[in-house]
Amino acid sequence: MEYNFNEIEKKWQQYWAENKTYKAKIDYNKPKYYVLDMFPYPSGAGLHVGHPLGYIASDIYSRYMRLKGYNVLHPMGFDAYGLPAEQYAIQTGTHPEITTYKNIDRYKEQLNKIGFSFDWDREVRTSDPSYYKWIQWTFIQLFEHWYNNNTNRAEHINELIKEFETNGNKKVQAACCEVREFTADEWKNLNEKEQQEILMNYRLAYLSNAMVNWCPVLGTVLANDEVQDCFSERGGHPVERRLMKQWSLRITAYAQRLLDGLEKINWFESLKEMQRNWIGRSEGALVRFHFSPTPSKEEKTTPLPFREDLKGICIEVFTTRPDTLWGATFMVLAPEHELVEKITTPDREEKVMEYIKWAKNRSERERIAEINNITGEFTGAYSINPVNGKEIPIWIADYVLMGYGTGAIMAVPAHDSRDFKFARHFNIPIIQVVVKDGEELSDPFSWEDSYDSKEGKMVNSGIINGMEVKKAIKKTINRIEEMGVGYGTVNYRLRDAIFSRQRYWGEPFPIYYKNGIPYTLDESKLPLKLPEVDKYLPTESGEPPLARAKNWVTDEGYPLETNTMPGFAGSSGYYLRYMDPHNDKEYFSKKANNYWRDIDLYLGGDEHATGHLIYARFWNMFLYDLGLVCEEEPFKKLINQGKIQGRSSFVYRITGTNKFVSYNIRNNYKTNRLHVDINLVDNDILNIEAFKKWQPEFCDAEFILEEGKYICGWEIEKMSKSKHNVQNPDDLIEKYGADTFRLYEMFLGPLESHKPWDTKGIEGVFRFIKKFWRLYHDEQNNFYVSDETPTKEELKILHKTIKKIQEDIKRFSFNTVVSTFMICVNELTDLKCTKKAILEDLTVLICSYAPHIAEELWLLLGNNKSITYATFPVFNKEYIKENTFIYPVSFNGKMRFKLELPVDMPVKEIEKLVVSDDQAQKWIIGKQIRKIIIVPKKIINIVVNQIVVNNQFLK
RNA sequence: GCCCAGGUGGUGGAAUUGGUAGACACGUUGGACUUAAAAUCCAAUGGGCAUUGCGCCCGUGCGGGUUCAAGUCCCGCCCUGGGUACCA
Repeated sequence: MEYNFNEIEKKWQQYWAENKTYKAKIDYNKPKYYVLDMFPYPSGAGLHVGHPLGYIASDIYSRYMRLKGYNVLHPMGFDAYGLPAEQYAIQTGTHPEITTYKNIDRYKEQLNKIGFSFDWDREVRTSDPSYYKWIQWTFIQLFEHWYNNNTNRAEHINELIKEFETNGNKKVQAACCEVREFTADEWKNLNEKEQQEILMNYRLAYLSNAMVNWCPVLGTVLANDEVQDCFSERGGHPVERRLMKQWSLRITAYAQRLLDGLEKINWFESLKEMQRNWIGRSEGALVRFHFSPTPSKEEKTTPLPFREDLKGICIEVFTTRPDTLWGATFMVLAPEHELVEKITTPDREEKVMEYIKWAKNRSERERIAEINNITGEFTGAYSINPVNGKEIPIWIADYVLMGYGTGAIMAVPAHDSRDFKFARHFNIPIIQVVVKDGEELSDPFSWEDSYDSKEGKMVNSGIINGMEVKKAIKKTINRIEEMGVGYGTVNYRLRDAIFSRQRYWGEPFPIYYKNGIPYTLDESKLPLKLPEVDKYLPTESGEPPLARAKNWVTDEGYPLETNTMPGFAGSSGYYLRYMDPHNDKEYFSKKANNYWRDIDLYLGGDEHATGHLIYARFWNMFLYDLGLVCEEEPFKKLINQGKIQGRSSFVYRITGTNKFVSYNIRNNYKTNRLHVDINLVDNDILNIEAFKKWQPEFCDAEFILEEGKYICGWEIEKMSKSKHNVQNPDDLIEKYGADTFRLYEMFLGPLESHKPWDTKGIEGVFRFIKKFWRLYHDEQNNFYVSDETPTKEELKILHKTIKKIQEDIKRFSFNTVVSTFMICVNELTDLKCTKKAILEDLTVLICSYAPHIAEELWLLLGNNKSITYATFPVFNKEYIKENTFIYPVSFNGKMRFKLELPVDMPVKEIEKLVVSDDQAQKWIIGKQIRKIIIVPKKIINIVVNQIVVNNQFLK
């Protein structure tokens, strides 16, 4: 039979679906293995060749683990909420659900053609009420819990209320917003609203003011990447930064655990490093700077933190370098700092206000990135440096951000490069307080940059003079604690996650308002379904789209929340739902979670390194605190697959004409470069006739050819419609089959690296698969295998292959596995091997890569069950034993010839043999042997000196 | 700006722990088969010099360094990609 992939693939895809071959069930007799891909957002453009890269890799791994005897859970679902569908809805009026479901159908159809071993019975869609019910449920839990820093876990808010009723909040150590101290009696005397307001400061899901990009014309909040230079990307309307009431999740409560948890998981070190930097733990001190004139002694010694009456008379700063306090010569507040207005002197007001107006709307990224654009204004106010009593000026500048630390810094220009630039620019004194080891005190005005290192000794620093930096930091913290002007503390860069979106297409919050106080819906009311609206736009008064819904109130008539949840709500805990996707009583059962536990292998793009992967870990940790999940870390092993980039083709039109000039002679003309559809180009040669028909404007185009051909230029770019370089898998599968497609995607290169897509190479893989098929067939294309005993040589090839494949799969090097198959098939073909004993094992080896052809051959080999649950061949090292090793012999590190020697030959003997070898003489004569390095079964290197001495003598 | 990753022939890539740079493919060239094409098979293929005797020199983004030995380790730079908190 001819290799008919269309028929074979259709047949087996149907077989797998009908027999539910990949359905996963709890089976206590087998070890579990959970392989997951980050689920896709189903975009309107359908799947392109970049999407399946990770899915193919995870599918290969899943199939491999099944062969190794594991009970594999390998599900797939859809991240169904997203802006594109909403945008489309705004433009066309089509309900985003219709668009999304249509796209999902297309995705599934495309995915199924590739032959994935997904358990589709477990599919989840985030926009499905039966799924988002549990997101809403989790939100309620977050609302009803607070983080106890004493027990280091989330606890129910009722426990906190009890504590308030007995002791007030004096003993409470919580991850919370600023709360003033109160007693039990005070608490009891508060009314409902006041109590709720206090509790809001403790909840893990809480309402607070957050800075957002508000676009008044569009009446909505925009994402950072929808804003360009203070204008909306769509429409170019002005955007301002504005405080708005937003739901947030108190992820910062988990900062330390998120950091510590990284030690327990098997991720790339670089990825962990990114998360560490994102969490950004820094140890230091909080220091209070009072305003001039100096406050009374009493005020100074009042203990921190958070005394309302202290506010307005001191500025709190966080510093990682309290040792440099003596070198603090000015302070800088973020322009949006609430004290700025209070402290600015009348003569400065105009300039300061102008600056604030300008700085406020700049994006954070600009503010941090523009390191050489130094701006700021003096407020006219001074504060007192608490350690030496000196007056220092208070400035505002946009390089200080409100969102980090306290929104204010003490500036130490001698030892911080940003402060240094600022001081230079505005002529503020610079005092050196740290001297590098082995250097002398010098005049900072002669410096080119600050000295930021934590190495050295203190100078000009009162009581800490002469101390090493590390010791000085400790001493200073003690000192400021004694003085009551600060304390040692840890700060994190991580910020709480804003959880409100002013959009339609997202999960509604299970929240209603009574007298303006938010309350959660009763669990029995879940899911709170997304209501119908007449338009997907904000209301005229700027309220979110849900405000358009009729009767968007509870049964009692209380108004429901009109914000919806963000994209990461649905994607933070979806992997848990796959464990028990049809459970309508709970998020997932204890039984299912205890069995499947965590994800053994998680694959996805590295763009999720600090977004999804932090939120999901947080989500999981919270559920862990609630006792719902048994593993604190959800993703044991994680791999980032690279992106596939497009390879664009270009034609060169002579400017102002309809004449096109071939690539290598284009420089003789003045040309414009145009993207051309990659389907019209083969091996960089343009199909001129097809090009003329492509677009009407080219129908009478003329061409200047080289050697009778039109050669196109090319470039690697993002794959996108507008660049005409999108390749979808369907056409390729049609032409070469899914097995070839799967192998080719793996063959492209290492899974983790970004690589350009080029269909040229697929022919080679297709040739390979046909050659593989021919191994099992005679010259008339009839299936034929023999029962003869395999030769030593054949067994060696097979076992060499088994070994290499196992090693490579273990390190997720799928591309080299494909090469290994090619080498194996080439070698077996050369030997004209037809032995069933060899070919049957080879079928199993390849079945996780090319499952359709493997199933077909498996059947022809006489098996009556799917190859899915076959056993992976066992490697036997006896078959690949070698008696000799071919040593590369180098002289001074350069390989000159090869020498075959027995593997067990002692080093001494090799040494003797190699110097007396004929081939070696040429390199030895006239030189002196300095050293001979022999690494058994690796290399021989002979070091000779370069100087020619007496030939006679050397002989 | 900051954090992370990457840079090897004409192309995709291999070289797993510092030990033969370029496996395996694509492409190209030449050849076989064929009326022809497709398919298939064979050979050559990093650059340069030399050439029928082999051979020799250079070569992994750039500049230094460590080492018997560096694509791999260290220092400094250049370029590309991702993230930078509401794209997914």
